[in-house]
Amino acid sequence: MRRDIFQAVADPTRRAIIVLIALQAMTPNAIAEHFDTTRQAVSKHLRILTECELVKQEQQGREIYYSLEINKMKEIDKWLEQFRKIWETRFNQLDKVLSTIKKQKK
Amino acid sequence: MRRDIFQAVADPTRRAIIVLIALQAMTPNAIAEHFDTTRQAVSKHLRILTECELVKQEQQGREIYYSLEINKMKEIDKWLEQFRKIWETRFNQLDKVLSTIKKQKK
DNA sequence: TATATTTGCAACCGGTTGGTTTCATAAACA
DNA sequence: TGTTTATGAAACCAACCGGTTGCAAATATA
Repeated sequence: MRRDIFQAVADPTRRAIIVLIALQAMTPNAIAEHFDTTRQAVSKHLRILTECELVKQEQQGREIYYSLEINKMKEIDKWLEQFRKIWETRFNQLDKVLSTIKKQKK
Repeated sequence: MRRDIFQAVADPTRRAIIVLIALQAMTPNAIAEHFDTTRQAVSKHLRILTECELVKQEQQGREIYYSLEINKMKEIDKWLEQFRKIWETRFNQLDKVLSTIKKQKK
């Protein structure tokens, strides 16, 4: 069972759930109302999100509130870091080219 | 056929390919040498990456050089933007709490 | 021209995925 | 206590995924 954050985020429904609970905790029932699937399917998604620690639960009576572990999202950001370096360099190089053209026009 | 950048990046081999060709273009054969799979499997991954425009090809005789479409990677960054806002806010709030504690100590 | 090299594509296969229906459990409430 | 409500887990299923082998096409080379 491969279960990492990238695989978790690959599913569009799971991405929508993540966005939904990013700002406020919600129960599975409340979450399911936002989608065109059964509550059980949402429950499965929540299990996957919980397994890779993207989501935390808080029991409140018979209700369970799910909310986003925002810090875990930084792992994606961390992986992107290496590419951010590249595209910033590329941008600077483009900048150089543009200023060279500008100089030549003068 | 669901084919978006998040699904493309979900597979660890594809992520490794992306990193590999981020800085220099490579042929499928050269890429395959870095992995414990057949050239055809790599070819399949390259097809998926091409389909969601994460990768571009450049034919050179009978060889095809694949390189990363670095700009496409920004789409992930764009999606992360909304969470970045949240975790920066949380950090600032934590900062406030810390400075409050500091003041109380005084 | 005959042969070797580089590549993509089709067919197949076992495991995974995302969904459903059904059921069990625990808390709230009449 | 019996019923309703909220939830997770199990069993099942069709579709998909990542891998393989085999083959065809195009280019380079003898």
